[in-house]
Amino acid sequence: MPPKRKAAAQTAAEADAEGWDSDDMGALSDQEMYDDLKKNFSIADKKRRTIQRADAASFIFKHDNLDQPLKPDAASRPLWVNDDGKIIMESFNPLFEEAQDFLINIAEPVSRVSRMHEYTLTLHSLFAAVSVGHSSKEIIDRLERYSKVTLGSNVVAFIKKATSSFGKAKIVLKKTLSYIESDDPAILQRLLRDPTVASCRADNTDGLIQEAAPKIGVMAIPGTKMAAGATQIAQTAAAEPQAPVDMIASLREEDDDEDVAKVHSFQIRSESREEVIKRCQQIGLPLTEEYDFNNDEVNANLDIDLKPHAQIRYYQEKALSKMFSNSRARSGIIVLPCGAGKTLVGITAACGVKKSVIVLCTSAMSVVQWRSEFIKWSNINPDDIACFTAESKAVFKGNAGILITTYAMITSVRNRSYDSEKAMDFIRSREWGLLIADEVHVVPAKMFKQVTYAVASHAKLGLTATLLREDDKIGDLNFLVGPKLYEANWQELSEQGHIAKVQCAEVWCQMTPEFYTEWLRSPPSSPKNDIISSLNPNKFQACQFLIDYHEKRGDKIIVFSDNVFALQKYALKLHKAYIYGGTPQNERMRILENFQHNPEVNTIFLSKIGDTSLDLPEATCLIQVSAHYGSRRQEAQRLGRILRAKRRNDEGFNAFFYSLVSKDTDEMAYASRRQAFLVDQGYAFKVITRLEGLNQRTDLAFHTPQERRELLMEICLAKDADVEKEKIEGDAFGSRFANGGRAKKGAGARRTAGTLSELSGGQQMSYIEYNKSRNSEIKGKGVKNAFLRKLNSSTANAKKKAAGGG
DNA sequence: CAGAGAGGAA
DNA sequence: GAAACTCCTCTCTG
Repeated sequence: MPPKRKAAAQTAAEADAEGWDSDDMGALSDQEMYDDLKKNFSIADKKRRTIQRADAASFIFKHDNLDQPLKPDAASRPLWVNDDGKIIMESFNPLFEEAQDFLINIAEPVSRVSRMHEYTLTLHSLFAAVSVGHSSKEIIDRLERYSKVTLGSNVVAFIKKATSSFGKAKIVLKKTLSYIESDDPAILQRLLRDPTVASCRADNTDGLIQEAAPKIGVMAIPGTKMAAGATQIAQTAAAEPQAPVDMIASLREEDDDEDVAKVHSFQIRSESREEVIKRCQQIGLPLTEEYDFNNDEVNANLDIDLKPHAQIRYYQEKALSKMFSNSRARSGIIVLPCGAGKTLVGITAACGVKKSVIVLCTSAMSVVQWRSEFIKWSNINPDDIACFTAESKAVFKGNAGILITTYAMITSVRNRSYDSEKAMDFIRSREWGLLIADEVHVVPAKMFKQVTYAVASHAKLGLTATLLREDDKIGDLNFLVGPKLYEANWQELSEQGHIAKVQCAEVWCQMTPEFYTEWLRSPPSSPKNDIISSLNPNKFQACQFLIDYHEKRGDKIIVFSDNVFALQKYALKLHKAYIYGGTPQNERMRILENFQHNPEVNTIFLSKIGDTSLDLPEATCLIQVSAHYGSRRQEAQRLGRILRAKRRNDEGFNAFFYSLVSKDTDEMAYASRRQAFLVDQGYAFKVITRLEGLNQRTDLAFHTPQERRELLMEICLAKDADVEKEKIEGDAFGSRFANGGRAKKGAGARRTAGTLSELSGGQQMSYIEYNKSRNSEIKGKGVKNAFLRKLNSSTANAKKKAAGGG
């Protein structure tokens, strides 16, 4: 305790010396303050996580302030503010809209189901609030106004503490190097006394660098009703002259002697950015990262503007106004559901900054898409867009331009080809105005973290539909990219017709006795078990039934199966096209094209390739037969596949999302975990235990016990063969495939399938037939099955039609 | 264009 | 709770 006290006293003394209100910092050291905050405010979070599993409701009643008396007019106020920072809001309250607009700025949405929304105040959310222009006082006053109960002292103290220290230091980029900058040298001295920060310092001088401070201007977001946007922002600025939008300016007023026009800085190593940002936040001096692009004379301007027809939707505007509020570009993350126009947000941001932009995507395919979207929505000269992928190593010729590439390209640790190395040098050697990170939720992966160090960018914009990971790395994004600036409310968007309305259902399928016996016999959550529950004949029939039903309604249907074995079984048995990782590129294209244009092809089967990496045409119905454990992201991503349906504005139009679940298996538990995110977004999952009319059908697959037994046998043969094959390979081909790794397994599986069909004999006709087509497909040559032939000819027809018509 | 090698997701 | 496992990407090489 004594050393701590000493430290605290020192800090307080320093604070006094530096002319701050020592009350602001309390009697606590930075570390203590942080610990204190964490203690009080992360409890709720932990509780929620642990308790939620046992009981859906009890966590709500822990740690609350139920003993607080309601204000007399509580009924007209929309929300409760809990002393731990949790906020519960009624969505039916007249003040809801107004309160929601405010809450989204200052708190994290946790759950937005139909009647009640839950938010929580966090350090990050409050930092973001301040950086967007809310003052500590305004936050407290407005919360008090909306709250049915008087704000607790904890919450008030938390808000004050979190917001008071904000905006005093910035992280900036000069000549591709990172600097910590402040108007007040004492702040920097204070940061440098922190061992972590000090260890990240790059320049060896003792003193600080001094420069003249830049001016602040006003900007409009392009694509919004330009003028209107500009005046609005100007008005906001005028209406709240002392709002911390001008934190820097107001600080300057405080020590308004001769230091007025000076900023001070020291340099840090680029690779330590994350660490420094994190540390500064921990010690209560969060760094703002803003790019004053209007006054950037060093980097060339890029000639880019939105085309006149590009109209920004209101929520896109809202999101962008967060990013650009004080005429600077602020780093952060924008969360929009798929189909809500993330790309356009990115492009608009690029048009706002008008400097060189680098776009990072997860796949080479979306690189191409980004490029074409840029050309579609903006007047950019196509020569100024360069794609850097395995295929094209172009860089732009001018001084400024847009470079679109993949994460893998930037982070590749292996030796590069000559061209690739040259392009990388180009990327590393220059300053980027804006870095757009598409699918930003992948960035926290160890490898991808590097991109934020390797690419020197003044501002970073992260885009994603699902800010979710099943590991605990999602918080790293706060330091790697920035805080979450905006998160759209899915339900709201679908009510307004920006994305489709979706009916979600979980279909419970009873296991057949044989399948269940076999399921029980194999070890829990083994691959074989997965397949058994995915290929449960009852599920298969339910799937077939639903496909029939929806094809008759004129829906376009996508069926997802994570398990490739099951996928192929389903698709071949039902004579549908399917795509998985091993499907060659041109075949993928052909199938997707047919799905899109050919009225005969209304259903396709996809492995998890369809989650992210395919540019799927519009579909209106989605059936999930097997999935990856409890991945909420996958569920959300899949749902997203039907949100962009063009028919969404038709009267009473609904898209459908079915999860087929085998009863009494692991799938049940996984399904409910998977749905958690969507439920929080306000989707209601209906449970269907019986499909009307299914039992009357005799034409469905696996109708007879004989067929079902055969299916089960195939599964067992295939799976047990897998196990066997591993052994055999270990012996006979051990040396040959010794270093083969994954490739070995793939090759092995194919070969074994071939042998098996011979082994299994004549009574397994269907099996042989399947295997042939499967192999031919995998090899991409040999005899095509009837369906593929048909598909080919229909492609030809479609092409003829297109040629004839156009 | 196949195969190798490396990485991610969960 | 960790670790295996599968599936799928990417890039570079021959």
